[in-house]
Amino acid sequence: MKKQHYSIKDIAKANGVSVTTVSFVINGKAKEKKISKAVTEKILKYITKIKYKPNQIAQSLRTGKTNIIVFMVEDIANPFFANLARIIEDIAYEKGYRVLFCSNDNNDDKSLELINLFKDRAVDGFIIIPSSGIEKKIGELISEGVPLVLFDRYFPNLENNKVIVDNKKASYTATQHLISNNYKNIGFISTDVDQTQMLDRLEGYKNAVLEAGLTDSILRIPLRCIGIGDKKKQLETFLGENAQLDAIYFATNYLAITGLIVMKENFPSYITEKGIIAFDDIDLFKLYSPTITAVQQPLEQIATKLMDTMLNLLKEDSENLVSTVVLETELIERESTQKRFK
Amino acid sequence: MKKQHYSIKDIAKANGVSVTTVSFVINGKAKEKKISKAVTEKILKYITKIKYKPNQIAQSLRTGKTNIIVFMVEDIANPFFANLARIIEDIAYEKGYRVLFCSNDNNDDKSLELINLFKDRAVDGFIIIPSSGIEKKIGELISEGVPLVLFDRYFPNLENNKVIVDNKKASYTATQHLISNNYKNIGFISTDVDQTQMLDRLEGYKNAVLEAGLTDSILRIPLRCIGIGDKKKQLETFLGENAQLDAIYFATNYLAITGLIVMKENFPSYITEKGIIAFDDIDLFKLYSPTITAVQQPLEQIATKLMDTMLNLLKEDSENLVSTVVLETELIERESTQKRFK
DNA sequence: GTGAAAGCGCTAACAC
DNA sequence: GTGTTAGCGCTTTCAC
Repeated sequence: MKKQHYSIKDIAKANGVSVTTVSFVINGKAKEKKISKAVTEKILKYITKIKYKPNQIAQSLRTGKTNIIVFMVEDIANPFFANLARIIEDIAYEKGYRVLFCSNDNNDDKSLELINLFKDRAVDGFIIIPSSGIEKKIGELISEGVPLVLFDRYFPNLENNKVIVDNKKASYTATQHLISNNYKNIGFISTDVDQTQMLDRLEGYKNAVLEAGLTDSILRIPLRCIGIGDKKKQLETFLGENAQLDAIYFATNYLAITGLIVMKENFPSYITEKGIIAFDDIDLFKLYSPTITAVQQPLEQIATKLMDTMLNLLKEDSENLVSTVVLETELIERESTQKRFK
Repeated sequence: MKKQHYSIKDIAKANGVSVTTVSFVINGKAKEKKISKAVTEKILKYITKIKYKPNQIAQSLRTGKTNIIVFMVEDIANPFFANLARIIEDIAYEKGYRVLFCSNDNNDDKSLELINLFKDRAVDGFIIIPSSGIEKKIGELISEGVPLVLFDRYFPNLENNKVIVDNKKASYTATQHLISNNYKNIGFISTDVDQTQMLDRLEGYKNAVLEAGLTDSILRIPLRCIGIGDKKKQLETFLGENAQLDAIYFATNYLAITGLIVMKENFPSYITEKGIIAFDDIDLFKLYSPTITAVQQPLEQIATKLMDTMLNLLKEDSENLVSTVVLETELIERESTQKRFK
């Protein structure tokens, strides 16, 4: 087996030409540099024969480009992010880019460490779902001209490329759906992070509830409740103390999952008695009994827009436009929010 | 903002020494190379002051090491793989390695393309869940000495590092559990790939069923049934034609999910009437009603063993041991396989 | 039309 | 103890 790696020098030597000539041919500049047809073809033939593959590390060192994009999410094990990652992966590979995924746990230190790490590796661009305390670092990246797209949440004081969904509207619509199905005591369960996506979901909920002359009931679980145990306890207390609620709106898929567990364990009757709605649509919600109404984010569109934006930033002659793409969500109505009569 | 990237040369110049000296100090070889304490400290201080970060690309070009490990799974959107990926990511980062995830869709062409791609990028090692037709390529990697660990399935004719679970035993135990709970007509739903993990699960099932004097009923869905629609149709037909079954054993989590969908749509009574068991434990199974009995693979252990093996291969002085780690699974008994009386 | 050579940033053998 | 220098594989300017 000839496992040997050929270099451009080997090719040059074998064909009695210089490395320059070979390089020009390889990079499709034969015409432009007026390399003769004969030489061009000879080299091309040789290259395919030995299955020459350029050393990308050397290429990167020379050009400063790595063809690697970092996609930093909260947690790659969260189905929402995993599904998104999958689509992004496919688009990127097709365009000749590789994707490095990493999870920041919505933790600032980890985020900063990862960003620095990848800057040293000279990755070409960052798609980031930022934790709340890294505004300064993001600002630095922007002013350094690093190709960067934020997703899911953003920093209102920063001007940069981002793809988001209309959380306020989505949340308003979801809440209205409950209201129009006769739910009158709607609880909202979220986390206490001050990130745009969460604040918008909260605001959408509040607007709908208050407009309808109803009372809001809000639980914002402290993010520092790290263990799932803590979260469960908080949910248990809230649900126990708010038996008057006739519907519960979970602001994320994992809160909904935890909520369903807590209900199953402590208040089994709630699952059928109360309206349930969740942000993010995952397999579970389609299969659960009752099936769970959910706000579906357009994964394909999100991935496409993210990569469009990124690829645009990566183009040599990219104009320095700053774009904000706002996508619409869809409310998938299921059994858990059926019309209520009473 | 001094966004400038300092190079080793800058440091040398600023301190009136040569790059060698700087390099030695940076790489902790000051003592070994007998650099004076004064110089060492001066350089060290300067380095921290300017926050020097070595250019990893140049380092890679020089050393041939990239500190990148590829983790190739079937589909990163599958929760089993996503969860595993998450743990591997954490371990790798801690050890100074980055992980490139990629999905091969259990497709040979895609697998080969990805492997070649990453070989050109000179990644340090591969953790691969191989599709069935890439035995030759895997053999090549092995004989080239590329650090490689297979997981989940393997090629019996190849000697190489691998981490697997005892699928046969797991499957036997799962089937026995059904039998001892009085199920007498157990159907087995799998795919038609000839991969070890699937064959072992099938064999474990068969052994248990035949030992008990029962009849086997097996559906092996052709892998070429790409669309979920095709799979559903096959399942629908099988379930419809085999109404006598009193239990169904799904050989993977996604088959179980599809199965649950089909049942919900076409045979809603099956869900409570028939015993249901699945390979791989995912959130859904804990939450479903009834909760679904599942074979749980030890994710933490798997990830740890995979990375142990990999890190061992990556060590300079690694002995060329070939290890096969076989891990045990655990049957999580839930409502879907409760004892049956009839 | 083609080649020589500089240089990307780093490591390490060798020289002094 | 410290410096000089070759070279990893590639791109590209400049020279002929």
